[in-house]
Amino acid sequence: MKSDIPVTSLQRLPVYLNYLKTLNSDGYISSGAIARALDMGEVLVRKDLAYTSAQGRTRVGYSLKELISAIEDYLGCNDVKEAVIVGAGELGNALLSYGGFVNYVIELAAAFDNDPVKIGKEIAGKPVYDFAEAENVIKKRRIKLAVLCVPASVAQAAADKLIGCGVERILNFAPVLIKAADSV
Amino acid sequence: MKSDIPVTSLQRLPVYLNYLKTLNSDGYISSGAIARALDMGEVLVRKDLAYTSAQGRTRVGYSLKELISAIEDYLGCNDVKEAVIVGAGELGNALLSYGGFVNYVIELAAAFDNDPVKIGKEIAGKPVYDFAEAENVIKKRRIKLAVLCVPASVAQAAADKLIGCGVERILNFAPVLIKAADSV
DNA sequence: TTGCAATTGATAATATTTTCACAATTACTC
DNA sequence: GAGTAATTGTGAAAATATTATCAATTGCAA
Repeated sequence: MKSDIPVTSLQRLPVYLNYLKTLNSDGYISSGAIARALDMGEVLVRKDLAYTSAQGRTRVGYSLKELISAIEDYLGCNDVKEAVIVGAGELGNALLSYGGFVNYVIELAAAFDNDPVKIGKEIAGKPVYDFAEAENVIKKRRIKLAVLCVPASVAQAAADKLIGCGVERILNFAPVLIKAADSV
Repeated sequence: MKSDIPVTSLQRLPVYLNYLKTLNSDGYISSGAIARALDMGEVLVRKDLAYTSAQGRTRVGYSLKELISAIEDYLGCNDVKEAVIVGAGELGNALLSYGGFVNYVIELAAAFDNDPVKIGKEIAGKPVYDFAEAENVIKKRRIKLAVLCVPASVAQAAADKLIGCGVERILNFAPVLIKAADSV
């Protein structure tokens, strides 16, 4: 069933989700209101939301709480709670300390690097492990999301290894294109 | 003329550009080779490239150098050399030091913040100015690209101000959606 | 309670984007 | 020099995605 949603709709769902969360309210919202806020067609919004299990009430709109849950369920976000950072350089470092992820209900569990100086230390309270141990940690904690902050030259290799460990989503901050199966 | 390129093509052009640059060679490349590397249809690649001024040679392909220039010209990248970072917190800080931008031929000129402790200092050799001075600096140096690394709560206001100063592109690292005119 | 206006959900029409098919060109091999 | 295979560029067809339209529902106000 997820296969016949337009990919463009799938790309828009996280946008709705993000917007709805900023509303921070308990009430109802109509497709028209979402459309105006995001500058889109209101029918398009309804179509997109219809792919999730969300149901609107005539003359009222969608329950904000239910809508958020429906989108999260559909996107499978609920499974993605813990993430790891790969590459504890400048950028990885900053992301570890950066508070921005809390908005996405993502918790950074650990970082990996292969610099012996960094391994074993903690950054922002999170342990830094040897990348060679990544498989153990990732499999044991069933981590599905990795944030890639490594140099371009090793990005593909790192991505391949992560996928091999069972990672399903990769947020790529390296300045190269990564090839992966469609499911990732 | 730029108006009747499919928006999806426009989104793909930077992908091609990035891939072509990783090749780091002087020769020729065919649309088929690009398509295979990026896992796309080869006709699609040709159609996309046709929107730029790039011309391929039958039985040879596109000159890598010319193709890169053509895409850059088309995207107007050549004008975007200098960028500023807005928000010198953890993330802005890291990006200032991060080497990844060199792949995009972007040079970070300065950072802005409104924390008096940071203003006047240098981070990674780049000056940190008061955000109130942003207009002066941006207009004087005709900066068109800004990287937004501020908390969600002030992101929209900062973006509005930047646009008012003449910034044409904003790379948004803040965890919210920013509204802006289509041209930005 | 009646009428009105807002809103969803669905179907049909339109627009956009991608793929197919193929002619034209040209490097390369024999 | 002739034949072959690779490659571009393009017009037509197919597939996708968006917008328009409208019936059905229902909260709200008089």
